[in-house]
Amino acid sequence: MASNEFQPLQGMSDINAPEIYIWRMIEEKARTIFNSYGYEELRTPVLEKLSVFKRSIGDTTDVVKKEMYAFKPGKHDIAMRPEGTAGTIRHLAGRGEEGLNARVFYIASMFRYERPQAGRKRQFHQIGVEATGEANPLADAECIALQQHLLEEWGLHGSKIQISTRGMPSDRKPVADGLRAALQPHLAELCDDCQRRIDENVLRVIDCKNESCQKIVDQIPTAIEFMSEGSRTYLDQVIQALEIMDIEVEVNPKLVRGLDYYVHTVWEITHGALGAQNAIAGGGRYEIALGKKAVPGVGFAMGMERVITSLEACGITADQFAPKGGVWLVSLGEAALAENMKLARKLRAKGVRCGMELEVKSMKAQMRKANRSGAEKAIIRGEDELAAGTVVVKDMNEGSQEELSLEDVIRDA
RNA sequence: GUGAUUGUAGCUCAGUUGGUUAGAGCGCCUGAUUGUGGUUCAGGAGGCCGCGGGUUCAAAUCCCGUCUUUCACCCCA
Repeated sequence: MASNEFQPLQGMSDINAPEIYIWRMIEEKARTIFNSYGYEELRTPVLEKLSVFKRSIGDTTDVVKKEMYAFKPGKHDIAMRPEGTAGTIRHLAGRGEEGLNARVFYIASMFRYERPQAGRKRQFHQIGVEATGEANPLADAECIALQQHLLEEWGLHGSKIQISTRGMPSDRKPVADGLRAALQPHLAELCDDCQRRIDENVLRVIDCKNESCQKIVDQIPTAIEFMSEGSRTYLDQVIQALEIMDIEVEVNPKLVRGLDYYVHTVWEITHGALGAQNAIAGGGRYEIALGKKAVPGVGFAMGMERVITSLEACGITADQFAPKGGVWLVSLGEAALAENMKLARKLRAKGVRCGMELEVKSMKAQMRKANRSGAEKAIIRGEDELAAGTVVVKDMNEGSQEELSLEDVIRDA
């Protein structure tokens, strides 16, 4: 382990080869699939006005209250984005009509000042989409379908989609009141945290990890039962659409998603390979008010680090995506080295993966590198070949080799 | 923020109740008769023992602080 001088900050990491290859696979496949669903890529700044996050995520949420990298370098309070939706909607709201009916995706770093643990970093990466427009259950269902499509394409098995509804804003009070009233008789049996939560955030009692609390929660009506007819119908329509598309989901009324902007459908995808933070993705319908505009939309975010952990559990690892193939040029002597520099330029111009030693070294050492590089062929040149205008081409898998003319090798590359 | 936990070679890790030149495996480099890799054999390089204090004749080892790792709570992807 290197000394601290060379370590990144707590909760942040350098991503290098070979790990980087699984990142690239994930991103490349995601871009292709997003394209097929009509999503355009959007890159927003890492920094936004603090108010952008406060107004959308909610200034009483923990994410905003205690997990943001916020500072004031000049006149304005600014913050590093803790999630992607707020900035995306800030952008779309500024695009007028067009922004109200848009589909965008992002692949970006997010920052939250928290204590790192399994599946949780201070700088982490999310792949997300946002689709703005009228609230339509089919849009929510399609969003889930897209997400499931991604997981399949990456080769991720064993994940579970759970869905619920947050209801409309007008449902909030009846739900909270209803749940409180139902819990009241059991107050003494709840854990200490829940005794506090029942007033502060009653929904958090619903997903308390404590077993005895869960027993009580199982006895009382679910949050959904306190919602209006309209909210319940909306959820039913989403579920029906998913059934039509043959997408398996589990309706879990206990699912709670904390950010303020959610309305109606919320969902979460979990995977058993993760620790306590077992969600690889979360999503939902939202309504974000910016200025005079309230932008409705639906979207999701997937935690790339968590996706990678889950993929590894499925036996999908970075080295499977490492670049290989191509050729390795072996030079015997100064003259051959110079000539091979020329040859490398020609091969690379044709897009051939091509490596070589840039100093005179023993053939043995060069062949070792050829082997390690994963090249399919070694192209060997020494005095004799230079004089004859030929090269020796060795097949690294077969071990066989033949002498060919330089022109033929370049032409067939 | 709370409670645990970790730090020794590029990587994975040994290192006895404090005691002399801190070890192994893998990897890397060199070689095994002229210009041939992956296997084998031989040799070699590479360590502020996370950092800073303290105790001691003596600290990788004990104490304190600090940073970092991992895990859980809170909360979230």
